[in-house]
Amino acid sequence: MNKPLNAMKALSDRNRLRVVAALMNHEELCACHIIELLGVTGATASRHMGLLIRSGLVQSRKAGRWVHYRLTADFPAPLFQWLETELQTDSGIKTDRKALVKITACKH
Amino acid sequence: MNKPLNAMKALSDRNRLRVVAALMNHEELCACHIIELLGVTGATASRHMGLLIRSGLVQSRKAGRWVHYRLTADFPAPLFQWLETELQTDSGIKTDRKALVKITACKH
DNA sequence: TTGACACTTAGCCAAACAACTAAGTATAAA
DNA sequence: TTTATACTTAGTTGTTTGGCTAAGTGTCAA
Repeated sequence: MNKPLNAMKALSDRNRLRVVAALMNHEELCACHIIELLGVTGATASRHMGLLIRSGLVQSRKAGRWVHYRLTADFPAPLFQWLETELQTDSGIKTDRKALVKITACKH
Repeated sequence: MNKPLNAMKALSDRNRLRVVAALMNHEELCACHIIELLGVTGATASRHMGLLIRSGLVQSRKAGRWVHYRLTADFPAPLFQWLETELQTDSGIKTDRKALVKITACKH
């Protein structure tokens, strides 16, 4: 039961859940966007993203000096659907979405 | 995002995931069944069940000296569906199911 | 009412974890 | 090639968590 267990562990942290919620709305985000969204150091963001990648929920793409993250193609659909309905009305997530508009405004 | 976060936290422990998997197949289980299935002390099982109840995924019913647990009526359907497909083929869960046949054989 | 039984709560300990700083790697610009 | 930038890895620290034992609560049987 390691696959579902690791997915649950990946989503059982508030900051990682925020990142996944953000990626459900943004296709792709750069590490620096995530750092700014969460308000943590680069090292902390990197560790969270590493864990999300090892869980199989997220993948990364390196482009020059930047790393871009997105949800994997086989992100479990039921899980996606459930998170979507649960997080749609969440005030914290709505705040994050507003913040992301500004954060992603300046592209690389 | 506390509701989904707490659900994820509840399911991010191997023993609690085993209990939920068992309850997906058994309608109702007594505390003593869970103690025997997990091979932990009553105190440990009680703490796990308390957490599952506070997460809203499980409810309990007291009958005399015994406490029976079941999934709540509003256990998120997408989550249920996903767990079902993921855990169906899992060897650990299959072992648990076999064990539960014997464990639940002697009723109260 | 006394004892046994089925949990629950409290308190303790060791392992896991999230955050940080500092040091390392890799890429691009000067 | 040197410097700056964008992460990643290693090492430290404080908090959370899962396990236990022991003590407490509530129910039933003798």
